[in-house]
Amino acid sequence: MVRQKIEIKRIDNLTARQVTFSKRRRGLFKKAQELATLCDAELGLIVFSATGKLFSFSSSRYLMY
Amino acid sequence: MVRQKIEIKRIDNLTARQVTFSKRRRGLFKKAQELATLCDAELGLIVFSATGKLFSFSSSRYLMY
DNA sequence: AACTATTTATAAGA
DNA sequence: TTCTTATAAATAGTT
Repeated sequence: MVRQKIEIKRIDNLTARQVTFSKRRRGLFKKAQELATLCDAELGLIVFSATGKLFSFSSSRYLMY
Repeated sequence: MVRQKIEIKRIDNLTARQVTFSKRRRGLFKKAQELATLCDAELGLIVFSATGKLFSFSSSRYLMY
């Protein structure tokens, strides 16, 4: 419930860190897609979790060959 | 004031689109940096404005040679 | 660029 | 992991 504002520093607790990663990653990708759509911008986003799992997004106005 | 929720589609008006781009781009980069810091994640973000101006961010835990 | 009413994101809890 | 919900944060429209 956002009981309090958090400090932006590495979350020590592993479980809490993973939960936050999952939530904020989704939020970030959503915002990225919205920016590309709303503002007609090109954009690429790559995220690696601390365990090395990859997540990526790219807007693409052009076809690549 | 977010008088109303907006639809996520290309903003037709050029000025409004540029203003929104500027505001949301800042928000996106802030969120990206927060995710990297909080969750110890590696992350790269590249944004090109509709006029081709580049904005980028990357977390870097490692030195690159 | 600053303001502010609302929406949106999200931390903590269930 | 998914849902809830109280509160913080982002932001759309205005000035």
